[in-house]
Parts: sequence; structure tokens; C-alpha cells
Amino acid sequence: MSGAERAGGMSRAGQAGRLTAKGERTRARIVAAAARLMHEGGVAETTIEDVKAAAGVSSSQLYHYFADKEELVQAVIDYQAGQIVGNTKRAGLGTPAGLRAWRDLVVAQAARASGQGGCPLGSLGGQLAETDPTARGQIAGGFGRWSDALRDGLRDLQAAGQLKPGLDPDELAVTLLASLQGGLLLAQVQRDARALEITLDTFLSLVLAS
Amino acid sequence: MSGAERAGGMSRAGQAGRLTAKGERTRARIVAAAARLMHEGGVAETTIEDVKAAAGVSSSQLYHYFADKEELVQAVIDYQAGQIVGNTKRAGLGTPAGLRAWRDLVVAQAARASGQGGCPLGSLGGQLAETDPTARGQIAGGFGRWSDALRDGLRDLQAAGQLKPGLDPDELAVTLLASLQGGLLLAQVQRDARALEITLDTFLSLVLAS
DNA sequence: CGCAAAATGGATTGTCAAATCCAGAATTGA
DNA sequence: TCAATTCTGGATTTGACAATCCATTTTGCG
Repeated sequence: MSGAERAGGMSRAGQAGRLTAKGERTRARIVAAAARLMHEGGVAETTIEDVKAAAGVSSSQLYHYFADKEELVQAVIDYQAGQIVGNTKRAGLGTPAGLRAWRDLVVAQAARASGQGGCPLGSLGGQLAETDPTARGQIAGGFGRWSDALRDGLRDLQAAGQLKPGLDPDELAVTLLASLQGGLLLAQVQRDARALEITLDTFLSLVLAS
Repeated sequence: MSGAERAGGMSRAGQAGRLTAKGERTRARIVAAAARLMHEGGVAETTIEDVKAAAGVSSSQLYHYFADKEELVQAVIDYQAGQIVGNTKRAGLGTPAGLRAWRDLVVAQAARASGQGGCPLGSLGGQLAETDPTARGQIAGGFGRWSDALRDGLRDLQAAGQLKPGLDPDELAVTLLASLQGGLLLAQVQRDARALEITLDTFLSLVLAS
């Protein structure tokens, strides 16, 4: 899991050279600030200056840890993908109750923000897919791991006889992820979580047994 | 950004009242070029200069028809929403065969482009929802009309007894639209239409009467 | 302790794209 | 016809923002 999935530790401008504890903290502060701003306001709209102000760092600090904005964006992608996949794995989707609780959580989060920001990972995909091939690949990888986490839960459900017969957990996982992404996009655009709620509920009622 | 430019040079962009036939053509050429470029490469990436070059117009022409880039983007949204809703209405989703043909068309289009560009309307939503409130509202309206068109087809299917019992066409329409959007986003990010295919097929098999 | 590496401050520069401006040409309608 | 308007050309200006630079302080380690 921690793995050397991508070339993700080499963010240092110029050459390798590890980070001190203080440096690690500063870097994390920058990434967290950038992630928040980019989620709330979009990548293109978020300027380096915004990030500097929000994180409380100077130009030299930011460019000490990231070669350019592209590299910062890629760090943000890793950060968001890690958060999401971790949360999903921890959600316990292997039981109907767990799946429903996860549905409630997702809907509640979207409702609280009136859909604003959309999916922390998916919205980055929509913004970067055509402009940053490296980012696109990272996001695709994040979706892959996310889909795997969903599939694991659905497999457990199937093994427990909680799915309608004849369904393939792998295909259901892709469908669930797509439904979630689309529901979050509709909620984001409509500033209303209802579409997300309808979508997830319809999916669950179609695939859960009884 | 200071006011008072209303008096003198007032380029009447926005009000589509008095365009000559030639002007109409020029305007349409600009919108079509912008729509193509923004779909293929993203909104932020597409510069006014790109649009000028692709449409074969000068600065003064472009700013004669559109007050600023934002207004051009909004014209593109109207254009794409109109295309999509029209196509959907013409697709004849009221029969299982028509619905499957529509599914084939959508998948084939995505596959031909390897997912690139995503949904002509939805990708605009992901890029503009947090940066342009007017655009966000327009896209929401487009989704609404699109959803209505899907609902009409699903109602016909239900009336013909072609849907599994107990399903609500309104909710199914939202779910189908969300699944489509999510599937297109996954296809765009993964540069592969398979996720879209799986998503639509799973949806159809879950809702169509055996 | 001492000195190399790491971390920070912040002014500055360079680039590029959006938007403006001053014309002049084409068309419309009375 | 001819004058008002619509449309077009393209150089120029403006402004924002990413990225650089040099100087200074702090930290880690031998």
C-alpha cells in the first residue's frame, strides 16, 4: 500500500535529498492548503500566491519543495487519492449496514457543502485530464485503487448472500464508482445533493438482496 | 474593473438582437471553434488566440460578438447543451432497441476518442462549477433538460411494460444521467471507454425487463 | 563545536494571454 | 444614393501570475 506506486517522493526541486522533520511539516502544510483551495475553487483558479498565503509560506519555501505548480498539483492528487481510498477501505462496505452508512456519509458530506467542490479526486480529473498527462495517469491510478476497495466490499456482500443473484462485483464496483462520480458532479453543478442521493439509493435498491 | 464603460463603446454582446446574416455566421463559426477546442483541450487551456486562429477571426471580431471570454464560454455551453438535448430527444429511447442503440452510439463515440474530452457538457461543469456561477447555472439547466428527455423515454418504456416493476422513471433518469457522466469521466481519465461500457450495460441489465 | 545541508524571506523578473483602441471596410435600409 | 450600422483588421496596452534570485537563518550530524 505505501508502495512505490508512482514517482511520488521526488518532489524536491532539482535533486533528491531527504526532508527534515520541519521540512516534512512545511511540505505537508503546503499540500493540505493547496488541496483545500483547489477543491473549493478549482485548480486553475488557485494561484501559487493563494497557496502561499493559506499555508503561510514564502515563494522560496514553496519552490524549495515543488519544482513548479504542476508538481504541487500532483502532490495534491496523491494526497486526495490516499485520503479517499483509505476512508473507503475503513468504511466496512462488506455488510448492508456498512454500505448504507457509507452512503449516508457521502451524501451528508455533499449536502453540507451543497455539492460545492464535487469529488476531491474526480473534480481534479475533470480539470486536468486534458492538460496534464502525468496528473491524468495518477488520477486513473487513484480511481483504480478506489474501485478495488469498493469491489472488495461488494465481494464480501456477495459471499454473504446479500447481493441479488447473477451480479459481478467487479462490474458493480465500476458502476458504483461511476454513479458516485456522476452523482457528485450533478450535485456540484446543481448545488444540491439530491441527485447524488437518488443515484446512490437507486443503485443500492437495484443490487441489494431483498 | 472600474465601471462606466456602459456609455461609449458598449459592445452589445449578449443581446443577440441585431446580427446580420454574415454576423450570425461569423458568430456561429467562433462558437463552434471554441466548443471544439474547449472540449478537446479544456477551457482554461484554450486561449482567445487559439479560438481566433481556429475560427479565422481577429480580436475585434471576437470582442464584437462576445464581451469577454466568460461570455464566449457561456455561448459554448448553450451550444453543447442544445446539441446534446436535441440528440437525446431524437434518439427514441422509448423502446428497448432505441435505448440500446443510444447506448451503442454513446459508447462508440467515447471509444473513438479513447475517452478524450469526456462529456461535452459535463466536462464543462467540472471545470466551471466553482469559477463561473452563471456558467454553473446554465449547465445545471442543460442537465435538467437532458434529464427530462431521458425521463420521457423511460416513461414510454414503463408504459410498454419494458421496465422491471416498481421503478420510478424520474429517479431512473437522474440515475442514468449520473451513470453516464461518471462513466464518461472514468473513460476520460483512463483513456479507455470500458468503464463507460460496463456502467451503462450494468444499468440497462438492472432496469430493463428480462 | 563547526560546517555543510536544509530551510526561509521576499523582492524581482519574465511571460503570456485577456482585453482595448483606433481606425477602415462592408452591409443595410430609407 | 448615402448615411447609419454593422463588421473587420491588427497593433498595443494592461495585468496577473508563475518562476527566479540572492541573501540569511536554522538544523543535523560528525
